[in-house]
Amino acid sequence: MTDTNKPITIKTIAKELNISFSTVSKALNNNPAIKEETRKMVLDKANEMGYTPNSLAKGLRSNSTKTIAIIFNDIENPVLTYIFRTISIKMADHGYTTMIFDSQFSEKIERANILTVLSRQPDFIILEPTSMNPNNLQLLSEMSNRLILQGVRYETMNCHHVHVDYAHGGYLAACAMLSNGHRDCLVITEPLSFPTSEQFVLGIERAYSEYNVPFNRDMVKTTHSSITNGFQTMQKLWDYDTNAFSIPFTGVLTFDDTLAYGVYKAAMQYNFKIPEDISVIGFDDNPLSAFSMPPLTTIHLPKEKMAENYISILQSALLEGRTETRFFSSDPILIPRDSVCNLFRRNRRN
Amino acid sequence: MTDTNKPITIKTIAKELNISFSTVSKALNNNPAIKEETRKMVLDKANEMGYTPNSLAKGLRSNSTKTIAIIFNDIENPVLTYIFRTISIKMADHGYTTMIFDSQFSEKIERANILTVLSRQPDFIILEPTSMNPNNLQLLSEMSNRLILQGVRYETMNCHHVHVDYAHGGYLAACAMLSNGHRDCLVITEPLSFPTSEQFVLGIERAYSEYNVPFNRDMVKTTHSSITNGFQTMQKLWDYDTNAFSIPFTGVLTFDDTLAYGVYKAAMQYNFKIPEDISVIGFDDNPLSAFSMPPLTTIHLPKEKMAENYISILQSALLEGRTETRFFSSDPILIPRDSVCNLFRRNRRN
DNA sequence: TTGTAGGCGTTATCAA
DNA sequence: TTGATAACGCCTACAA
Repeated sequence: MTDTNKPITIKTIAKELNISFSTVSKALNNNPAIKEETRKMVLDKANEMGYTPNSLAKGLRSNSTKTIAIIFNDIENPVLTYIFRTISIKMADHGYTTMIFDSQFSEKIERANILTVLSRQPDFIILEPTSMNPNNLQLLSEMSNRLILQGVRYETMNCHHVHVDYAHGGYLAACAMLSNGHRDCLVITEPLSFPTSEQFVLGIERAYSEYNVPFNRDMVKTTHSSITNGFQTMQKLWDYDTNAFSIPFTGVLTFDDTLAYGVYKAAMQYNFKIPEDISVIGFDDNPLSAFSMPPLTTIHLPKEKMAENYISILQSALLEGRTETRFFSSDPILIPRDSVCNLFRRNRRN
Repeated sequence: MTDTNKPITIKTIAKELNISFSTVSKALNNNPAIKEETRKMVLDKANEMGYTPNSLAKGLRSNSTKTIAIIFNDIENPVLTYIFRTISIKMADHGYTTMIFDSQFSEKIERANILTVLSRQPDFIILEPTSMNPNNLQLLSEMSNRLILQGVRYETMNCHHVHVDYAHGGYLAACAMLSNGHRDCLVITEPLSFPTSEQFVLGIERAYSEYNVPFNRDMVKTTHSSITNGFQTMQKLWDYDTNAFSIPFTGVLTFDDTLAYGVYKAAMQYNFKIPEDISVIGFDDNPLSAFSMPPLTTIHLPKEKMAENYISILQSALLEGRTETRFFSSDPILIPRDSVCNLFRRNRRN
């Protein structure tokens, strides 16, 4: 009866019903100008034929794609997946689709991602910038009131912010080391061009200066997040002749828990003990970090609160049409577990 | 000079350059009919004006959106994020955008996801079905040659498959228990309507029958993946009067590592020891499972191979235009670590 | 080598 | 209450 293989559009339905396609469109959109009887007929037919509206045409015409685009730097980070999942589920209730992109800490990929995203005309963009370099950000200047920045504070850009105080996180982590008598700490983090990584180190330095302990920037090693990379960072420092690390340190501060497990792996390989020989503090609070051997002391990211902040911005802008931009900030907290050794107590015992 | 605020289209560029917009279009698409000089002029102008092509219009016109849609059931599962990330990065090189949706093991949400996805006209769909019920799947029958199913074997559907033998995984896990003398094992898994969960249990039953040990389906407890849910499943079985579990078992088989850590949590709470009192085997092989206390014996999902399978299908279909549907299957393997106790040895010692 | 016209599936405006 | 028509931004025959 109907054409096979051709996609079902409002025109197909109209032809089938011998009415005009504009009537079909109105019926489908619950336009009150349409007779109840006609609407029902159209709806039934649409159902029967398996009609799916074409979002592209809709978006092209109506200038709203009901899409939220997220650009993060490491989709495998469980905190980010949690946030993505929460936004995605919550906004789906209101007909929004969320798409996510991974810039892998690369400005070049970030640029490509922004261009892809822009070409898809999303209603809102969430971006975790790879750097403070405004080049890529400028691409988004036109839609600054439909933009949420994560992790950075961009005063010059009039857009929404969901900020987490990574400096405070680094500060807390360093304090936990220093208050336990650790002075020489290795720091394993993302390249410092990544804004939150820089904040992290800045926070560490603040703690050191408060404790009147000099901090040596050479102790900061940069790499990308993975167990392997964390391990390799340690490996490079290992001296196979002396069977010890080539530089002295008693603690390691990492930018996330994954890197911390790279240190754990090194401990297995090189037979040093955590925390007896080396103390470790992570960042993020991976749900599994409570079960590791030893349980990992880490900085907890308030992911629930962050997700709430996002939802709040998205709902007030998208659903209520409010236009003012908002700034949210939240603090990470220290979760003390068993990967930090108290050097004072240990030394007393010896 | 140019209008402010209005989006930049090929028409804007054409007007600016006093040429027709079709010339602009051709220049932008490297149509050889365009003079090199003109092309350069257009490209420069486009750049200068910050032109971004409108993917909606492109897709509407050309019937190809350069989009791959993925529908999984638990975006927070690291194996799935790994696969998503790999596909997303690899296909981005060829101009494809990957979007991911989470059905949360719900047929209803799955249906909504499929409809959303369909309305966005993706070039390919990857689906991990929530059930063997073909209702939702039928929505996709029109594009079966552009569909990849994960985790199920749908003989009647002529589409691509990336299959993992969960039954074999369950079998391996159960064998690891049985060969160590465990007969009474609890199973914590997703509802059995979820195809891979059913396969998992079927595999366990096969092992039991090979060992001539009766298997009691009452020992199968279903819930959704989370540490909390795994813990609560144990909690329900705990008898606070006797300070012991209300049913006897020496081992727990879980559908994923996250659930296994729910058992670990119960061990902390109720003061039993893993593996001395209760043995545990997980599934998935979370990267952190090597570092848990004790390291978790688990079934490793061949995620790298699965990702390769996906890439292979997508590339041959999308890039090379091949039309035959393909079936991939791979086997999980057992990763023995320290969460399983050998009962024979232990009993001998007593 | 460049320009004109038509159409992809919708929605919105206006006329019937 | 319904129908005809234009427009959203782009691509592609075909004409110039």
